[in-house]
Amino acid sequence: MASGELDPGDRSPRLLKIAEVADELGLTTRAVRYYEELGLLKPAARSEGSYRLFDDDDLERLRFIRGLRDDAGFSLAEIGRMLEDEEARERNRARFRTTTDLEERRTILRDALIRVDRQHVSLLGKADRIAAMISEVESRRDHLQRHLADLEAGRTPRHADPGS
Amino acid sequence: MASGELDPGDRSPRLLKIAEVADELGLTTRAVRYYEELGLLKPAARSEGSYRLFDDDDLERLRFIRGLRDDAGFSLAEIGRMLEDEEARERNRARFRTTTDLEERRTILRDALIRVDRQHVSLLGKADRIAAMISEVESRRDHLQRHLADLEAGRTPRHADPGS
DNA sequence: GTCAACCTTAACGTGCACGGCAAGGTTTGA
DNA sequence: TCAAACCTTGCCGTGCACGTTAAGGTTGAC
Repeated sequence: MASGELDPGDRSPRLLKIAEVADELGLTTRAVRYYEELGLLKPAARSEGSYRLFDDDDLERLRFIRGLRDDAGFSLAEIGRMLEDEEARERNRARFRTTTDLEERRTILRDALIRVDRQHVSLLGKADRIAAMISEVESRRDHLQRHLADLEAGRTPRHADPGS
Repeated sequence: MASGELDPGDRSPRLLKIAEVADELGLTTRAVRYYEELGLLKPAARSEGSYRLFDDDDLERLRFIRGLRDDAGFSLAEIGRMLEDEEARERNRARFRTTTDLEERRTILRDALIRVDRQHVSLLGKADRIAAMISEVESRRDHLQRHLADLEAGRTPRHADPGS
């Protein structure tokens, strides 16, 4: 292979510069640097001239951050705590692979489960409360639709009121 | 009935002062005033000495605001837009009650439906994205739990790894 | 009436999540 | 090799959502 630029078995050692990352994820370079400042992220590498270089895991992580921020509305501080849990999980993975002691493995797994459960509960709480608001809105919608159907059918509704 | 403090047929004409409202809803008085500043809310009345006085509708409205802010993570600007829709809906209710023209009633109802649908879609979008994050977390959880069950049963897992 | 506990407006302060420079170093294509 | 286009750190600025303080007016129990 001449210069190794398109090896099909290549484990995508493609590293992106900050603007490419930001562009890809719909963030700004400033935001990405800010997340690093806060310790939410550490780019895979730096170039010779200290340019930040990001790999696929970094992109994953940034997507996760963006999701928690935009979709779930968590603060960067909360996200930070979640990611610390993720990191503890990663460290556990490493320890897990290097031990053969069954009891230690059980401990590591139980620990990981607790951490994942925390994120789970956190998200379920959000989901529940949003679901409650949705059903509230839906009941208003249904109410309106019944009235409208009554009118369309030429019927006189039992009580005329588009709200409630 | 002596002093009318517990008339069962009473339409609760009880008006609350700002600290009572804040206390009831877990907000601060500053926040409530700020929401009024932004036009999200207008207290039902003012006392002789211009104390703000809130009625049950105001409390409802504040609960809605709090829900959209805390649970759904909307900005106060977005909430403002939603509440403008609510107000248009209220105006429509008034118009609806004073008209007998069926065509106008249909128009008002359809308008109200569109507004409610906008809130609906907005919330469903949030719910979807959160659901996606939840199932991501759940699959990690399940994975962990299978490994743990394997270990508890003394079996050797097919691949030892506490991560995703 | 009077006093503590509440309220008012007005104003400035604060934490978060970046935005937007400046002053310089790095990459890269022609 | 050299200029345009990128990147770096550093630092001050900004919008949002309030917190806090100041200076005073209002309420309600005594």
